[in-house]
Amino acid sequence: MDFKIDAFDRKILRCLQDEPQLSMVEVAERVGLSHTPCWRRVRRMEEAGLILGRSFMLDAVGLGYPVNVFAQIKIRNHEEPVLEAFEAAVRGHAEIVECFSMSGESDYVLRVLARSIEDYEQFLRKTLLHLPGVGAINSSFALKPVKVTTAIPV
Amino acid sequence: MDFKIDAFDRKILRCLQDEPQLSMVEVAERVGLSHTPCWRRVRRMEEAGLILGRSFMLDAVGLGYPVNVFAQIKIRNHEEPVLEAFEAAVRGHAEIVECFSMSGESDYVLRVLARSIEDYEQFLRKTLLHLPGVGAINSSFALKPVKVTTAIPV
DNA sequence: AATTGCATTGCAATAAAATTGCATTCCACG
DNA sequence: CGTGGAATGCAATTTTATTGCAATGCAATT
Repeated sequence: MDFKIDAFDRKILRCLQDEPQLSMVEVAERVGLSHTPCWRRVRRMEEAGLILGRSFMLDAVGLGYPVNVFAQIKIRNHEEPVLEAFEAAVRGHAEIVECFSMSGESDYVLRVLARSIEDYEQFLRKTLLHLPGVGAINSSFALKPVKVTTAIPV
Repeated sequence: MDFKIDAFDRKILRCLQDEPQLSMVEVAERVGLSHTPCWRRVRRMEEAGLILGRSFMLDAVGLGYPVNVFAQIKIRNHEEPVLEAFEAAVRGHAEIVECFSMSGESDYVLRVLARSIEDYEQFLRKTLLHLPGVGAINSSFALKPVKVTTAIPV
């Protein structure tokens, strides 16, 4: 499952994260290998699960979702089936783009996309508050995204 | 800059978000076009900035960053140049994967990746607390990522 | 209802990129 | 030093992306 990653692999990952549109030949040039071993390393890392996959980054604002809200959720019913139902529901809602179970004050923190503040209010009242086990919700609005990356330090 | 997106475009975006590894021919099949117009629509959306770009999703845990921390930051000095310096510094640190300027209690919320809890403690003391303008920081640890997606509802 | 113009489509051709086979090279280990 | 297993790079093949161009569809106008 987990294997040792060497300097070449690391360079490749850095390269792919920095310039995801690069072809294998270009990646190979940058890391100092020919394209074949380079490509094979990528495939190995995909098979090993180190590379989860590719993805498209879309412009949330351009697509009509300019509002980012962090919702801190307190659960009132901590029974396992309820928590699982809650998490499944979260995964099922496209507006919820991130969810972490948390230590400390809140049980979960969600990042939610919305078309407008009013829209979020509706979503909060009609959906979030009715998710399984939900007690209280504390919403904070983002004024501006300063940094959002999927890149992991390698 | 912003143009109207039609049902085909929408289908294409959904397709690309759901199965980013698909070739244009396969996308075209799914949306009911031939590959050429399909490809051209993708390019148009890239040029228009609706598609920001592609990206690789790596396994943070496998790469040694199993710890997710949300750091809520209060700024003590709200002068514009200080805020800009703070934001620039944030962008410069690879461990900080997300940062939003916020309304409400905190001025900023950061999501930070760390190799361990101790590691985060070091990062907090040696780096975060010394970023320009930083007053107080309140850190909450994630116990588990329930959902993390880059997909935007379309 | 016919006509014109513009944008979009789809086919076919081309170019570029990914993928595979195979002989060679490089190391680690004896 | 040799030997074996893994990794490399070249060349060939397959797949995918990209472009040219003629045909189609559709809206506006007459």
